[in-house]
Amino acid sequence: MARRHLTPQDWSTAALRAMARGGVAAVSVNALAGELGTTRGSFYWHFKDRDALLTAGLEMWEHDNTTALISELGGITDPRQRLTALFTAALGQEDINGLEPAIVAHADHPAVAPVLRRVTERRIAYLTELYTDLGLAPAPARRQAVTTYATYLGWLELRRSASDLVPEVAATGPTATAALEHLISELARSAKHLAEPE
Amino acid sequence: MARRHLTPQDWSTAALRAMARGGVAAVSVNALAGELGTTRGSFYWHFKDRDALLTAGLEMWEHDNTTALISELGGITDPRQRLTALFTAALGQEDINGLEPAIVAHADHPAVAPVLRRVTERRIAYLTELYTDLGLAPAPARRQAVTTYATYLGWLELRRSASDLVPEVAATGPTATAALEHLISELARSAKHLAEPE
DNA sequence: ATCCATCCATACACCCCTGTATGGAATTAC
DNA sequence: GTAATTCCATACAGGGGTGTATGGATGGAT
Repeated sequence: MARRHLTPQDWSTAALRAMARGGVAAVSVNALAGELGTTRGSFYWHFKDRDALLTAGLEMWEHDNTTALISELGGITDPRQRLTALFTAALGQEDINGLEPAIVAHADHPAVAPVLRRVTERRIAYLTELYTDLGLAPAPARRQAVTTYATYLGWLELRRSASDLVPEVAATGPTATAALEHLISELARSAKHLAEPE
Repeated sequence: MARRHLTPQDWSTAALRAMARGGVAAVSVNALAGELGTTRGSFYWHFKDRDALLTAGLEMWEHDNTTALISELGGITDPRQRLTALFTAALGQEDINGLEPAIVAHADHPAVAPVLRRVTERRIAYLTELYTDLGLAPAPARRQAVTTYATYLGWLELRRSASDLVPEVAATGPTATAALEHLISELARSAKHLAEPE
């Protein structure tokens, strides 16, 4: 603690946290400065303007949640294990709760659109490849990838909006762990079914 | 056209449209007045303040998208048909594109929280009941309901953020129809599997 | 110990929003 | 056709946000 100088990263993560709570509109330099215990003078030293902060934050999100994650999974050769590891990482513990739904909710925003586009495209492509490795033909693999990705997004959305009402989707706890394991095994079973129709 | 007097409903639907685009913050009396071709004077005649508009809009959404929908499906006795009809209605054509993700993104907002809570609870309960009718035991029925609902939410989220990139999730078109049919049949198959494990 | 670059605080002008007050137009009742 | 009611336009005060300008701390090099 008590690092005297704030870094652009500090502002970026604060921006993402604010965004997770109240959307793009909640990312106000005023509010963030208060939260970080500083003033707007600091901000305008590190960033050109508010838009630059949004972009920086979103690109940080893109890297941490997609680029870095995918490269980490590169080492795992068995596609089944890769799927498990992917979902465990993606759904197991979130860095900032509710960020993803907030980003999607502002899909049209000029700072959001390009990043979100890249992320969505890349993730679905990766999932499609994964299902292909599991033995699915291109078309079913793509369909399954889209469905799986939708389930992932909705899971996060449920967690954000009703994690008390639906404890299954919480980030931690025994109920959540059991539900997550069940979900992953069902996804694997589904893939097997689609690869080898009886 | 050219109805000289605006109704509260006009304002409510305009509010929901704005919310779908830019979240709660985009619901500005100023902007809506311009969009409706009137001034703020009209608004403050029909509504006490901005919060009243938010609440009215959200309650309209609650009724149209949950209460009315569920009661419409009451007539269908066969649970399999009911599931098909439910998903066809829920995913087939959206009244306001991207509204649902926007609402979830502001789950903490005082005007949003209670409505969203009721809607989520009711929908998951309805789905659980449906899966029970399909022959699942209470616990698996609940699990499947949560997963199915997550897929639904994510599907809408994908549609909002990347309907061009992922044509499968679009509201209309041949690709979308095929993908929707496939999704529904997979859900039914999954339910059957869970009801009668081999 | 001092200088220089880095970093932050404060003050200002400007814009957009909300909510209220009040006057005016449109519609209906009669 | 006029009066009353319903509905809308305009003007104002207040608050909060952005971005800029400028002066003051602070920390590292020497």
